[in-house]
Parts: sequence; C-alpha cells; structure tokens
Amino acid sequence: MASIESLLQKCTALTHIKQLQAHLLTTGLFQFYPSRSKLLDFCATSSAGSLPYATHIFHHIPFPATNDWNAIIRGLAQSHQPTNAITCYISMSRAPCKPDALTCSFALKACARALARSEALQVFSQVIRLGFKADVLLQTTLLDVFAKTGDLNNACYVFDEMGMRDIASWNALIAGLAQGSRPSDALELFKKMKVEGLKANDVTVLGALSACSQLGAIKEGESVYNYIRDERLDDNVIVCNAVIDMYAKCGIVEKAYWVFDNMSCRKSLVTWNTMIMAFAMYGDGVKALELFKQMVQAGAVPDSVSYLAALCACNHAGMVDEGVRLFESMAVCGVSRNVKHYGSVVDLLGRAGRLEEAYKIINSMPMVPDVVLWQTLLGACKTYGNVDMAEKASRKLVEMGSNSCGDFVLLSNVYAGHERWEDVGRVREAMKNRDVKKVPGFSYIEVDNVIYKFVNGDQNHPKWREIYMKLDEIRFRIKEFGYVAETNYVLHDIGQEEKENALCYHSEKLAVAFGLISTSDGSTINVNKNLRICGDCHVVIKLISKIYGREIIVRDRTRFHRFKEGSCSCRDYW
DNA sequence: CTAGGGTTAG
Repeated sequence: MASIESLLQKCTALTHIKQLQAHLLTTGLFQFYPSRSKLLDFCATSSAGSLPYATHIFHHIPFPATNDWNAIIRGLAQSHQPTNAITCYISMSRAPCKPDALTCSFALKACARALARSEALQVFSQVIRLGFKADVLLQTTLLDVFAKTGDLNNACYVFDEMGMRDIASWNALIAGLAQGSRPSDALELFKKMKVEGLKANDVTVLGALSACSQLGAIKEGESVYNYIRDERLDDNVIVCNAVIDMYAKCGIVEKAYWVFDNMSCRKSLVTWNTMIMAFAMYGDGVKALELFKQMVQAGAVPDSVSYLAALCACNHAGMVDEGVRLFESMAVCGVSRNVKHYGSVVDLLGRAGRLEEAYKIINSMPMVPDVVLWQTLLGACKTYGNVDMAEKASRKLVEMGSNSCGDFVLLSNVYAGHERWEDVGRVREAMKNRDVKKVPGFSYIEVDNVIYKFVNGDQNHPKWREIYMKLDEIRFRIKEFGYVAETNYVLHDIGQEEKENALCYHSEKLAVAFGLISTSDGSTINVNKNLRICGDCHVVIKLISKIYGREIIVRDRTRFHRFKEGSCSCRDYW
C-alpha cells in the first residue's frame, strides 16, 4: 500500500480525507501511529481539510496520543481563534500523555498569534520543566513570542542566553526589533551578524529592509540591496517587494519603479500593490491609477489592498471623482470594503469640502466607524469651518472615549474661526478635566551614515545650541518673505509667544536645521517623521527650500512632501 | 514508520 503521506498529498477535498479515514478504519490502521495522527494533522492544518472535522475525530479517540494532541493544537494555533490552542494545551496537561517539544512549539506559536504574553511565560516554564530548555527551535519560537507581544527586552534576553544560535534565531530577533519600533537596533544586529561570520539569507534581508524603510535609511537600504544582488536573493519575489517598498519609503520612487520594472521573478499581487502605494505616497495619482489598470491587464485580480492603494492615490492627488468611482466599483468587483477604505473616501470627500456626503458615508457603514474616521471628518470641518458637523463629530469622539489632544484642538479651532470664544473656553476646560494624551512627535535624519532622532523641543543633540541658532536665523529670514506663524496648530492654553516657540522647535524643523548645518550646500535633505507634518512646518520648510536653495524631502506618516524652490510636490493638498 | 517544529514583503 502507498504510504499515508503520499495518499494525504493527493487529498484535495474533505471527502478524500474521509475516504482515506474509512480505509484506515476498515484496515484497522486507524488506531495505530503514525497514520491516525498524520491524517488528523493534515485534516486540521491543510486547506483541503477541516479543523472542525479534525476536532470531531479527535474527540472520539479514547486515549489520544501526544501526536493527536499536537495535530489539534497546531490546527487551532493556525486558526482564527489561536486562544483555543492554548485552552487545548491546558487540557492536555491533565491528560495521561506528556507534551513533547512539538506541542510546546505549537502552543508558543498560538501565544504569539494571540498576543498572550503571560500564557507564553507559562508554556516557557513547562519547556524548562520538561527538559527542552536547550532546544534551539523552541528558543527561537520563544524569542519570537516575546518580540511579537512587545516584550523586546525579554526577546533580547532569550537571544543572549542561547548557547547555540542559528540563522533563524538571528532573523527572528532582527525582524522582531524592526517590527517593534526599534529599527536602529535591528540594523545594528544585522551588521553584528555579518561581523560574526553568519551569512544573511532572504529572511534576514527582509528584516533589515523593513528597518531601513522605517528609518528612511537610504544608504543602509542601498547597501542591503547590493548584498541582495550579489547573493542573488532577488530571485525571491518577497525580497523584491521589500526592496521596492524600501526605496519608496526612503524617498526614491524612481528607483523603486526601476526595481519593479527590472524584476527577474514573477510579480505577485503584493508587488503591484506596493508600487501603486509608492506612487500614491508621492501624490502621483495618475501613475498609480495607470499601474492599477496595467495590473488588471496583466491578469492580476485586485484585492482590498489594491483598492486601498488606488484610493489613497486619488486622495493624495485630489482626484475626488475618480476616487469615489473606484470606491463604488469595489462592490461590483466583489472586493469587500474595510474601515480603511471608508476612511480614505471620507478624507477624500472631506478635503474637497463635500462634508455632507462624507457624513452620509460614515453613517452608511456596515461596521462600526473607528476614531480615525471621525477625526478625519473633524479635520475637514476645521478646514471648511463647519461648526454643526464639527460638533457632531466631536460628540462621537467623546462618546468613543477619545482623549487625543488633537481632537480638542480641532474643535476649539472651529469655534475660534467663528469667534465663539465661550465655546473655545468650554473646550479648553474639558481638556483640563480630562487627561488628554499627546502622541510625541519625532523625526529622523541621516547624516554621514548616522541616523539622528529629534523629538519636539529636543535639546539632547550635542550640537543643539547650533541647531537652535540656525532656527532663529531661519525664523528671522522667513519673516522677510511674509511668514506669520500659524499658531492655531498649537494648544490654546498658552500665550502667543509660547505658541510660536512650541511650533518653532517641532522635531521636523530641528531635523531640517541640523541637515542645513551638517550637509554640503545644495545637497538634498531627507527627513522622516512619525506623525503628519504640521501646517506651520509645511510653510516654513517651503520657504527654507527657496531661501537656502535646498531640495528637502519629508516623509510623514502618510506620504511624501518634496520641497523645492518654495513649493511642495503635494501642491499644499495633503 | 519516530521525525516533525522556529525567522518572511503590500
């Protein structure tokens, strides 16, 4: 008889599995290993199988073996309800058979997916009790769980304590650091790995590229790409996609497109989506939509991410009607809309001043609108000075328990625009009574291969006095060009002069000033900010680009701004 | 027929 593996491989539907099960039952093989466990495993994890059916079989086994449990725990860990795997693992500890290393592996994987940190620690203590402490694979999984649950210190600790490490262990920590808002540490580890004589593979470079993208570290990114080419890692479409994304996020959309256009491997849907999103971030709506068409012509089927990228492109390019048409065509094409699609059109309509339509769309949503949607609408209300709508949006935000400082400032600015000072005061009072949160803004800039980070009002940089002097100079020079500080971007509970100061030392201004004093005349300055650029900084940087003859590229949370000769690529629409 | 399991782009 053919082996159970080869028979399972031929199963493409649940009925095939059932036939095989019947066959095993009649031949009496079902009660023996490894056949039963292998069938269970296949049924629980393969797309041809069915997890409920696997669970059903499992419950009818009088004394399940370790491998039967493993099959179910593995299946549950991969399912939409990974916590069920943890529950199952706990019931197993009351069963007569013992968990093995594999059981622990699947349980830890479930913890990672369920973001269950304390459960992961419990599984880990079991790992030690059962004597699997030195298992490299388990240690790597554990490291990954810590990283994914946001406990990077413990992830590093596990890594440091490992007696043996292989490439996957390094990869797990590099990826963990990159995805856990410590991209600089990820890059450092990437370099250290090479120093220690390990050869980076495709997974390693993905982590490194992700770190470069976040930091906007073009030099690093470029050198990673050179390595990729030398090692021929670019025959992997996933690697190519990450390279395209890296170039796009580091401000070189042309290079991103070059990589896209010169790929030796087959493009995937992600490849197209990445490139469309890249054009969108630059406000090049025409190219983005062209690519969207090309993608369809090439036979790819756009998914919800493709539509999001295209909508985003319309949004950043002010192509309102195209955007609305795309949004409406989604249903026809059978692509489901999520909160982000709604967010994008609401933004699109809001910025065009079509507030009523935006409001109607929010109310027509089949899912609960999130905070971001109402904030978007509120922002549009501020732009168009619509008090009624602003009050509606604010009421929703308060109901939803939003404590964001920006929301209060927006509402108070709408009132201020109509000189309704009593209402302004009321909002200010509400802010004091609540513990409003401010997300700290920061900016990165790379100078001579070193990445510097600035926070608002930063005085930690060794050259901070020089930087502040440069900013004073800038402030003086731009006033000649008629600059007036746009202080309505600041909280209302401080005086005018303080407001100007608060604006003056925004992280992006500090980074640009540092760029001016530490790079050669005429060279391009690249800055990367975690939040959206503020209106005042936008005005100031435009003027800087003109007065100092510099091209300045600022990447903010959502897009790129390319400042040149006094104007910005976004045409002040963002 | 007693291994299998870990790291991965939009």
